[in-house]
Amino acid sequence: MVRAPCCEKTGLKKGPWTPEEDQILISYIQQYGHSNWRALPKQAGLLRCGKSCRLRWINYLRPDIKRGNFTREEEDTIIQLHEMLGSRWSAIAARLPGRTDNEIKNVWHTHLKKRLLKQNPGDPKIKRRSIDMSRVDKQLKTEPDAKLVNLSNHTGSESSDGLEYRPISPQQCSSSEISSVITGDYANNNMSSMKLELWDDFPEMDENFWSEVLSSDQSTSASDFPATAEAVQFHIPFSTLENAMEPAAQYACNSSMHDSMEFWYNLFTRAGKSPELSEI
DNA sequence: AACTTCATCAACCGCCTTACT
DNA sequence: GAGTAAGGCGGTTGATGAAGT
Repeated sequence: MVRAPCCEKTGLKKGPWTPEEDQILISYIQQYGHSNWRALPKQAGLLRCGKSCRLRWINYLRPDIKRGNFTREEEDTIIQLHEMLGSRWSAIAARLPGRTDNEIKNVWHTHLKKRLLKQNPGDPKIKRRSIDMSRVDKQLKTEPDAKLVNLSNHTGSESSDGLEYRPISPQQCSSSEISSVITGDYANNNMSSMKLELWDDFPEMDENFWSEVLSSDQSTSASDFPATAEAVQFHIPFSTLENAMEPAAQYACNSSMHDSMEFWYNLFTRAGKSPELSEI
């Protein structure tokens, strides 16, 4: 079935908005709100489609928009959040009051990427920080009982995303090689759609959960996590875990071995689970 | 001064998700 | 549960102005 177009294109204006159009949109929304974007342009007397009106309001006309250059602090926050969340611009924007996802996306592509490359020339993680889950999925399907291991820190080998994942059997694991290990029964899960599972009673992993995990990670003292631990394994029974694995895995894989393990430790602790640590 | 290249950013496009019937 | 409409998101485009030749 062919999807209906989002709006009737014929006779509708495209391109930059005029001050007059802006004024009409602002006045209408101030008076009636924007409960129905599709109906709004017709009711307001604008020759635009609803999507265009929505975008104009969200990205430019909203009264709480912060205009002007990004501060160094804001830029650092974006870099941090991008490392943690990837290209989830709306999620990043939610943590930067007054900034829009579009604006942040533009700043990332025009300034921050260059800044990072200057600071870390040749850093493969800047080129691509997201894990290619489809590739991981393929690997795991060929050997469902295998463990997923990031070996790049130790072998020096790099794939397109700068990390190497390969399913290995438990016998192949040695403490000097492993930075993070995720175990589980992948056989019946579709990794590429990120439908994984933790315990049934695992708390909901919303934005607050992750910020708490990450902030507790930064402040974890040696007494919270064994500072001398060099090789531990967290057994994670997967059941339902949507979107959560990606930021966790990204963080873990971009960190040092100890930081990575500390992260998982904090994740478990924050979730009210006793981390199951075992020597490998 | 004329032309080209580069940088910026508003806006669009198409896909996905969610809500509703 | 299926179909549809609308909202939302991320990737991309293209107009514009600045900088370089």
